[in-house]
Amino acid sequence: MGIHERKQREKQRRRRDIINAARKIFSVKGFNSATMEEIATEAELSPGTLYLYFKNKEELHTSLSIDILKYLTTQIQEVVNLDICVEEKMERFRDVFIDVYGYDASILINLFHLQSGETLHNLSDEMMQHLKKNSARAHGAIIQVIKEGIDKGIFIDEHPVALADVLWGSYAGVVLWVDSKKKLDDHKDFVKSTLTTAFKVIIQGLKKN
Amino acid sequence: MGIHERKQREKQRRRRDIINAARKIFSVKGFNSATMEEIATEAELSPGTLYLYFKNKEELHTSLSIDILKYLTTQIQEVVNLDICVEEKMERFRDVFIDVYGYDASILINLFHLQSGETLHNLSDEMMQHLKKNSARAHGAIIQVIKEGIDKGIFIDEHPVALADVLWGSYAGVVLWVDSKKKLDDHKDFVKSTLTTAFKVIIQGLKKN
Amino acid sequence: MGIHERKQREKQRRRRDIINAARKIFSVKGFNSATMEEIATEAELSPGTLYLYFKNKEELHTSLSIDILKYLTTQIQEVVNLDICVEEKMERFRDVFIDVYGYDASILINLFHLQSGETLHNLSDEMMQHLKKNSARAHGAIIQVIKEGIDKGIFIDEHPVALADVLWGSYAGVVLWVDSKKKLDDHKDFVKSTLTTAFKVIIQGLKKN
Amino acid sequence: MGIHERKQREKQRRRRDIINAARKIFSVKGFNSATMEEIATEAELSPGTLYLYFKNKEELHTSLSIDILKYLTTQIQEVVNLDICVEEKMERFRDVFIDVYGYDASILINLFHLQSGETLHNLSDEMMQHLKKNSARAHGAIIQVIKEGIDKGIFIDEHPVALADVLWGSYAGVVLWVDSKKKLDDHKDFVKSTLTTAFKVIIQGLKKN
DNA sequence: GATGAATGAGCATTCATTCAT
DNA sequence: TATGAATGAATGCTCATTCAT
Repeated sequence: MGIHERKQREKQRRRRDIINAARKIFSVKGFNSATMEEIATEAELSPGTLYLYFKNKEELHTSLSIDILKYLTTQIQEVVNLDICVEEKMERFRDVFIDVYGYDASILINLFHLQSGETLHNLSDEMMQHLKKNSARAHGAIIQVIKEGIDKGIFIDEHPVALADVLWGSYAGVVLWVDSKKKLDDHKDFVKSTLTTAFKVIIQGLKKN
Repeated sequence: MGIHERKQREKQRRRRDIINAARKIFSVKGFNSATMEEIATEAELSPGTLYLYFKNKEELHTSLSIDILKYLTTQIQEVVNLDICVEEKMERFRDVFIDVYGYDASILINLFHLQSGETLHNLSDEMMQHLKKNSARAHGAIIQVIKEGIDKGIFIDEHPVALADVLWGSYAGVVLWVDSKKKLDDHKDFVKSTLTTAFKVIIQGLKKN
Repeated sequence: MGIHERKQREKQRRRRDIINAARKIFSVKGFNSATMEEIATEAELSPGTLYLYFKNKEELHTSLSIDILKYLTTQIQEVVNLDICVEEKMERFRDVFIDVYGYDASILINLFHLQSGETLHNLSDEMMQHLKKNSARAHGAIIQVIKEGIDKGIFIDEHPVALADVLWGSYAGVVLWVDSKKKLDDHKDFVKSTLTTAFKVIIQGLKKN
Repeated sequence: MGIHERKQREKQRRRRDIINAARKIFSVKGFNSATMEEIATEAELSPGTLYLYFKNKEELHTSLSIDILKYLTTQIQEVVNLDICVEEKMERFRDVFIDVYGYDASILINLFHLQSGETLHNLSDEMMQHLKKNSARAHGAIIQVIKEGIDKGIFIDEHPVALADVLWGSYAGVVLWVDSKKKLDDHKDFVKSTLTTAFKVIIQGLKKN
């Protein structure tokens, strides 16, 4: 292993440390209450170092969401490429969505807030492109399956983009809503079961008859 | 009209001025970027005056959401009390939701962010109670209709609360998602049509077979 | 009683109400934490009315101290005019001082802070003169007795003004110090006994031999 | 000198800069009128930097007093440990007190106001402990000498704590009172002579006969 | 005279970001 | 590269005071 390679690896490790620390702090405190110093302390680094890896606080925050969005997108695309019927693909989507929620609920919620939230002012164009590109990819994959369902006469005759919006929006909304109820009522484990119900409803609702 | 009455009316007008100014500023800038001074300027008042009508920034922001939540709740309850069948009630819900979205999209979105967002620290107990009470009322009314549907053998046999969560979450999520897409893509008028599609899917999905 | 007279009396009553309310609020909260609105509420008046009777917050506060200073001065002067020996006069001073502390400790302490404290910026010249005049009067009376003691060969040969400063300063300091200890240690009744001890020491210390 | 050592020294210097600036500003303006920005400007630092060294305005203010209280306490304790008679110790106390007044009158006055003034709300427990501990130490040393005097039959038979209160209170009171007179009358140098007189009186007053 | 709604200057404190070492 | 001390702009909120009624 060359010295250059080792440095690259080291750099990646640092970046990962920061991301993990940020995930932890943002999850507990939310974007505004979290401070860069806390994150630095958690990562056992100095505040200045964070800025060697991320342009600013907003970009650090967003990069968490982009990571999970990439993961989600990959999973969805894998489902699309499987040689199974549309209905099974939809059920796989459900599993993927539930799996991702289980993987890191707080960052997923970040993502949804990000997609629907206050304008991002300090985000670099590069970051913005990443976000949009991955978002479009995931959405595109979903649209593809829905189109397939429509073409095969399984799904109702609506604009596939609109149906994909319904699917994605419902997913995001149910996650946001049920997750916040979870906090209030202190029931710990009904998010997944409600998500399952949600997909049961949605999938059935998409079908003809 | 007595002098007292006139003063009350004047006070209400002021309050309304502030709320309108706040609505405008919060819509454009979001909660964090908006400043009390901006809102005061917009309302043609001094910053201090805002605090005669609202305890703090957070409470001013929340009161916008509470207003629309109350309106939404009232509309939903009216539907529940109508002497029509469950399926028609569900369709009326759709109309109410779409109507409320049309009435004031930005505040409705505030509300959803509020319900799913970072903890509210500076909210008075009174405000918190208002929020919870109205939220519970709207949700309760929806649950009631869903129960009715289950009892009559029209809807699938799932826990009615879970189904109501699905309905509410999907509505909120589709609004958030589609509204944000609207901004990005600059398509202006497909929110309503996507909401219509969403309800079509959901309502059909709730039904047995 | 003429109408003018009645008005004057009414005015005095108002003034008294405000002073009593201010005394109460300042005692509990201290100068800075007390607000004019609180005082107005306590006096069952509106904030604006306070300004008809007192130029500003500082002047209201000071007028409390001046009142007690006037009372103290009167008492001291009465002692001076009594036809008793110097030593008895000193003991009467002690009684007066203890009496005034008992009468309204918090305002007396205000007075001492006022005399030794931060510069008074908003005080009208008139108020300043009142304060200085009464202060000088009380001090003058004490000096007079001390001079008498020196002349009669009872007290030590020091500058009478310096001795009066010692007496006054010690009184004020012991009150401030012991009163604050009272709060901390929650002993309720040893201020008077410590004051008695203080005067015993001072009076003996003033004597020759 | 190691790099760490140099940094520590640098840090101490900064702290000292801030304290000096604060001393100056607080002396001129008093606690409430002084602003953190003024102090920062005086120290040729930015406002934020002050908060790296002191938790808040109140703690900065108090730390001035604590410094001088520590110094005073040390001096007093040294006197106590000397191998001299009680009467000489009392005279040494006098010298210490006069010395400390000469060292930094304005901060000494801060200290007395602090000990007798409005409750301190923003003070950290640590700071409060420092204050109380040093206060108790100084007072304890004084009590010890007074006890010794009583035991040896030199001082009057009163509770030693009460006598110490008289001594301390008189000292503080005379300083406050004479110092404020100095300002008013613009006599510059009679504080020390009055303090000397005060101690002469007090010491003689403490003695039997 | 009395009111009390409105004012708006004023300030402590925070924290993302920088840069000399 | 990494540091972390220093920065300083930014802002919510208070409250003494005013003045139209």
